[in-house]
Amino acid sequence: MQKKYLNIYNDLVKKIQSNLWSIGELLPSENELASQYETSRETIRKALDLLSQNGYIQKIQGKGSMIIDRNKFSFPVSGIESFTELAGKLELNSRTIVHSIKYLDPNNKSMEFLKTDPHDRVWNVNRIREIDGEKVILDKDYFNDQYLPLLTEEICQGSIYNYIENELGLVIGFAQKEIVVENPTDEDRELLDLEGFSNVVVIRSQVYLDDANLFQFTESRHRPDKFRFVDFARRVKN
Amino acid sequence: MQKKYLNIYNDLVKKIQSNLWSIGELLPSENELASQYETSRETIRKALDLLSQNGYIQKIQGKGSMIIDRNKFSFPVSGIESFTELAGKLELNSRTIVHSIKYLDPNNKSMEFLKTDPHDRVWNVNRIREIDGEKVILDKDYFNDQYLPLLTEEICQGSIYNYIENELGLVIGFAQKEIVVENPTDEDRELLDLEGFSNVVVIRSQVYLDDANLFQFTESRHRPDKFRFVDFARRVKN
DNA sequence: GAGTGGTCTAGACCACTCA
DNA sequence: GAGTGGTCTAGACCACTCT
Repeated sequence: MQKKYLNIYNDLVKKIQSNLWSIGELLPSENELASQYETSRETIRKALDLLSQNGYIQKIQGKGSMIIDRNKFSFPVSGIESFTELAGKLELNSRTIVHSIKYLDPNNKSMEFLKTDPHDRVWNVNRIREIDGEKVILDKDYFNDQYLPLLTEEICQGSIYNYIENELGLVIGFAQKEIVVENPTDEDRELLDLEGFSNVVVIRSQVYLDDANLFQFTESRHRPDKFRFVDFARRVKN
Repeated sequence: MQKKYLNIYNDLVKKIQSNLWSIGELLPSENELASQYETSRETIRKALDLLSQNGYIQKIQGKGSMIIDRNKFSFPVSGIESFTELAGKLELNSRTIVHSIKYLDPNNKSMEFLKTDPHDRVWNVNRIREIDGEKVILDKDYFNDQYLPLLTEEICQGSIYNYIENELGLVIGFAQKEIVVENPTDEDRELLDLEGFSNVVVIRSQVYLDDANLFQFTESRHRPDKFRFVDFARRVKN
């Protein structure tokens, strides 16, 4: 950690989370923060932009930076987040069952678009998420093995993202996500405790690395009563 | 339009949309853009940050700014978007039926949190969205009448957002949104063509103005087969 | 009018990629 | 090593809010 604006951002997040300022209060002005942190105003502004993007403050011209209530819908899951991050945050009584880890049948052309090279193979990992003893989420992940050469049950048991980012040093750049409601497949009925629910919520994502290469395709199939998506959106300035 | 970086952003969006560069190609370097647009590099960087946030480019250190495929899931609906914006974009054969416009019963305390002042009243607008002749979405909106004193059937028939932003000059700051799946209410069954679907997808949002005041609460209730949410997420830099 | 955030500049140095 | 984006600075002027 040597980036000043990130240090300042993290420091301010800590202070906000410790309720140093209450909701509706104004942060010290940018000039004041600049002298407090012994830096330039532009650097402070970068830190404040991060706070704003992440829903901690709303900047109001002529007034200041106001602390806003980030938890109106109890927790924010904006952006890219994995099941284990989520489970940890919610302190769910949860368990992951690794159902299968295999290379995709080379005759199966459905995941061709994941390959950067014709010789690449595609991992297919199916995991079942159990919450409070009920099997409610089926995660089907597909990875290009060029980026993920080794994939063990142990890695899949934990957070694959953790492994990718901390062990392999790959950095996630961006993701495109789609949420729709569908009829359960035979596989859903077999692997999940659907209990008469006639729909599943399907989240499909494509995850790209820092260098804009497509890295992963995921299908996360949820029993509808165990699905919840929370989003924080900021209107693009005009 | 006098903000340089916004002009440059809009100009670059236009160029990207006209396929001046194809996917995977690099934009001219920041220094080159700076001399092309006769401005400083920081101003170019602001324009590029906007492109990046909106999913047009991925910046790669040491290489350049790469054009990415913004339309993998056909269209991005990140952020705050209204039904009429969406319908226009998709060219849906759609119709809006204004079912009711009324002040909320003062004895109904459920929307108390919308009021900034005890004397404020709360508008309640119910609209039904018909697509291809089927009633598939029920939008229930609640507004504080301090910001929206007048609400006619004509306004509700079009885009309320349009009216708010262009006629009243209010600016939306941010929104918090929740998506869950629920059982249909009697009202859903009465007003929508549910056709045996046993679930509805409910999107609840709280919309805040530029000055961080809570302005609107919305419940948008969708028949599950007519629901789709698309999101573009960027990993927060670390 | 004093103080706030918003925009813009010109320059510096660093970290990274690629030939 | 040349060229790219990433960070940081110090200063200027503008637009806005509040009293």
